[in-house]
Amino acid sequence: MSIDYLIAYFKQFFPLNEADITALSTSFTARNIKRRQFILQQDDVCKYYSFVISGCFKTYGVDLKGAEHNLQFTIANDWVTDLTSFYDEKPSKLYIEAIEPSVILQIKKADLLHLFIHYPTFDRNFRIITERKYIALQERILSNISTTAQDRYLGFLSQYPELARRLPNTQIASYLGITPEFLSRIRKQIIK
Amino acid sequence: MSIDYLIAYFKQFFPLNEADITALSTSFTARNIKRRQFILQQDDVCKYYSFVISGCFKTYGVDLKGAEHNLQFTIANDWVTDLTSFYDEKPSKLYIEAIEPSVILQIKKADLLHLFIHYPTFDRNFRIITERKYIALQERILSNISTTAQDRYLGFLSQYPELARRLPNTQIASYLGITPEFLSRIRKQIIK
DNA sequence: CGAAAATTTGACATGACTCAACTGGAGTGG
DNA sequence: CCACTCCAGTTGAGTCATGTCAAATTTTCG
Repeated sequence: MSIDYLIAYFKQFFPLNEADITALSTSFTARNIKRRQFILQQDDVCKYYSFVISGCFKTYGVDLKGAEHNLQFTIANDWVTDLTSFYDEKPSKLYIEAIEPSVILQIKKADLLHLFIHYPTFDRNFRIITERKYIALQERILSNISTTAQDRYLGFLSQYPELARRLPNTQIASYLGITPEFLSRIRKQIIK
Repeated sequence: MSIDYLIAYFKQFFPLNEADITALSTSFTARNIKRRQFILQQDDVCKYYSFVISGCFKTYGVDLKGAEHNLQFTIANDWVTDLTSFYDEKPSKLYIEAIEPSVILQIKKADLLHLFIHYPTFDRNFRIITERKYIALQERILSNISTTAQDRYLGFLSQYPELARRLPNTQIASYLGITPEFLSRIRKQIIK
């Protein structure tokens, strides 16, 4: 059962008792997502906090010219949602789309709040999870404001070698904030 | 007493009972910081999670050429620390330096963990605080990878008008990831 | 007041984008 | 199995965004 992956995941951070595990199992719903399927589209309210069991998603915004800009990729054992839209129930500015056939576990806002209120371990778990993701974003910002596109690409390769293997370069270019053409030139440069 | 500011701050998110308030008061220490004084230097372990009562700080990294890159500014009613260094007790890669004479409240790791264990409301409060800061970073990344330097500057002006007034442009340029010279040209351009 | 830092400006160099054309797979349907 | 399309990737030429360095000027703060 895919819920077992989630239980194992939480146990990395803190032990769960029987009641916690039962609460988890009844709060999350498994869902299969096809390639190119959206779990969130712009202007919709983000109804779910999703945990990826397998597959891969991209979260992106679309600018005035219609160009996509990848905010993040999410693979197994990680979370994906639009926090603002999810908590404040406001229309999202983002898209979340499956890049590969995927399996996810989803929880609704009401159920998550219920977990937080009745099972305090989840306040702690999600605090820690968010802190770790916050740190990763800080590092990405530092890299964005302080290094060249080539260095950001090399950093991406060494930090996410698996993503680099699974994703088309076009998607990586969008994540790095450069054009696919320029990434192609960077790759040519690196080979030498 | 500066601790009252912190209590009022937490009450924005969730009510605090008497025990919570007592615990807060005994866990945090007030400290006056001079302009240009550091509360964290590279290679030191970050010993404190700090809440700013008044004044202003910059958090920055230094690259191989010795150039500073501002990761964030922190003013009254906000938190500043190096999370990785603080929790994992590893040497920091960052500096945190007062830009103005400042007053802060600091808590040590052991005391914060004590709060988390005995007063569950703080797990929740810090979860929510970190979630909000995470969202802000996401928006900054999207802006970094999808817009021009001029648009980022205009966005900074409208999002942080107070910071724009208090900070020298050099510091803002570093935050935006551009040179002071180029920011000067952008400003000239905007005036027209 | 005086030193140090911030800002501006000019000339030039380089990083990165745009557009258009071409190449080479990876499906898809016959 | 072939012909076809479609999309990712590459390449070239030209352009625009941004950086570098140096110098002059203004502002800030001790």
